[in-house]
Amino acid sequence: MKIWRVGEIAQLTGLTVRTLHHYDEIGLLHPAHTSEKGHRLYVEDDLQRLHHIILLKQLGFSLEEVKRLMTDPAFNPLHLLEHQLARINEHIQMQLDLRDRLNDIYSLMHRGQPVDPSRFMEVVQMINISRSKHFSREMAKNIQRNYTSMNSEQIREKNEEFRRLISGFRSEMEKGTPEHDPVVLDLARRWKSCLQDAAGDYDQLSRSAESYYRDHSDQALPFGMDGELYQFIRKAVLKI
Amino acid sequence: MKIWRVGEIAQLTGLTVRTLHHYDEIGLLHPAHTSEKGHRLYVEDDLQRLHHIILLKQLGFSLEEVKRLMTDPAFNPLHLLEHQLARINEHIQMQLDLRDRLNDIYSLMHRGQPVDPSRFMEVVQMINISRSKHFSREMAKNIQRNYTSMNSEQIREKNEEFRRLISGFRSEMEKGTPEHDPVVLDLARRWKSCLQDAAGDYDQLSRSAESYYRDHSDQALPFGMDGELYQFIRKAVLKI
DNA sequence: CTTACTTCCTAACGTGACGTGAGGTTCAAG
DNA sequence: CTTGAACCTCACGTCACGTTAGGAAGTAAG
Repeated sequence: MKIWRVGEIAQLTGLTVRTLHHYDEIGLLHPAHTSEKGHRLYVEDDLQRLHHIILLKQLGFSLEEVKRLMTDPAFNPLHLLEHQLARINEHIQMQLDLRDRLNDIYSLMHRGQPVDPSRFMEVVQMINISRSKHFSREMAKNIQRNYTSMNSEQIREKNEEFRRLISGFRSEMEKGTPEHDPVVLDLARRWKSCLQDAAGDYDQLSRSAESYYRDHSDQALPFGMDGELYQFIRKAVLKI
Repeated sequence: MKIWRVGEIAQLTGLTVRTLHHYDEIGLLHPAHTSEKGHRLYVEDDLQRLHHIILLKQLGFSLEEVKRLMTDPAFNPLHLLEHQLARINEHIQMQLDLRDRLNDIYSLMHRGQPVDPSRFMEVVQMINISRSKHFSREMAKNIQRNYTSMNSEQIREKNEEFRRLISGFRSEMEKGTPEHDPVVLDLARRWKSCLQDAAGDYDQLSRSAESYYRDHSDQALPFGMDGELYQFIRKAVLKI
């Protein structure tokens, strides 16, 4: 009957001694024997059990789940498998989506102007909005293409115009100016052409934007936009 | 100049108050002002910064990385992006592989005999070995097909035979019996036919197995197999 | 002004799966 | 008998917060 000490088990399995201590602590694997001086002594069965633990861990189960799987005979592995598959599929979807976004950002940054922090945040913001579920693939591509075609001076100018328009709308809205007022209509015309420049198709963009703002109506949005203000702008644009 | 309290910020951003406390603690976002009684008071700029933090977090960066990205102007976002892409790609690969294995296990269990724990571990073990890099896709499919075609009685029998053979080889090896001894040659013949049953093509299987045992030569393997014993068996089989 | 309710504060522990010491004991070899 | 390796038990650190606990401040109504 061969007996192993903790360091040998560690070598055989590729785990660390600390890990084996941990498994002992949480009751996942108590060695069969303990020497009178407290040294852990493992036997064949322990090693086998440990291999099973390692396999299950590699499948992504938590130590708690591994424990239940191995000790509770009534525990249903099939159910756990389904659960795990669902978890992992969802996870994979998120990771793939994330990768796409990172890739977009990377390629926009890479062939763009020198890396300055504020521009980086702009790109990140743009990608995150255009990649949200409210915008179609085509629209996202459009926006990105237009963005890349501009140099930093043009982008700065565009952002300024955007900011001006929004604060213009906001002050009129707070003054109570009606949407059909010439001042507001002028803002609306500039607004529409500004967005048309940026995204190509205003109507489609506005549908996407509306859905976006509906989803985020209670949140503060970039440039000081919010749901209420967007409604004001929308009505004004319809009056043109 | 609008000022927000911590609860309002939480609502606007969808974070919790505790999270904002945390960001304050670690110096990621100190609110612009603090009331004389210690209440946190945020201004527009803080909100903007917070939005940036949220975006970067969604891209999978740690709070530490976010902090560096936002405060250290010399910090290179491109480099970090590359790093992050590499990380995520690796991660995705692992997850996809894991999903495949889980799916294999699931379908084997699902259409198999009633779920008993020891059989579950067998399946897991089998899938994990056959899916390791040493085995070809085709070989893995072979092994799995053969496995599903057996009922639990046959599987038990097979495992027993396997165990008997291995312990037979081991005792001969430890006695110092040479590989060309008739007793060993008989074991070798049974060994070969046993594996041929299980995997179809013995030569291909043995190449895979050899590569597998080379990789795990210093580890204890299922059924009490190890690298040294495998070499003994291999030589014996060649003598047939 | 009191009461009651909400929001805010700090402080401290918990999560998961260990890593990383500190400080001391035991084992195996020379 | 002495060394050095391996072992032991605490116990704190990781990461991004969640979750009480206990109390102070702010706000609205009576």
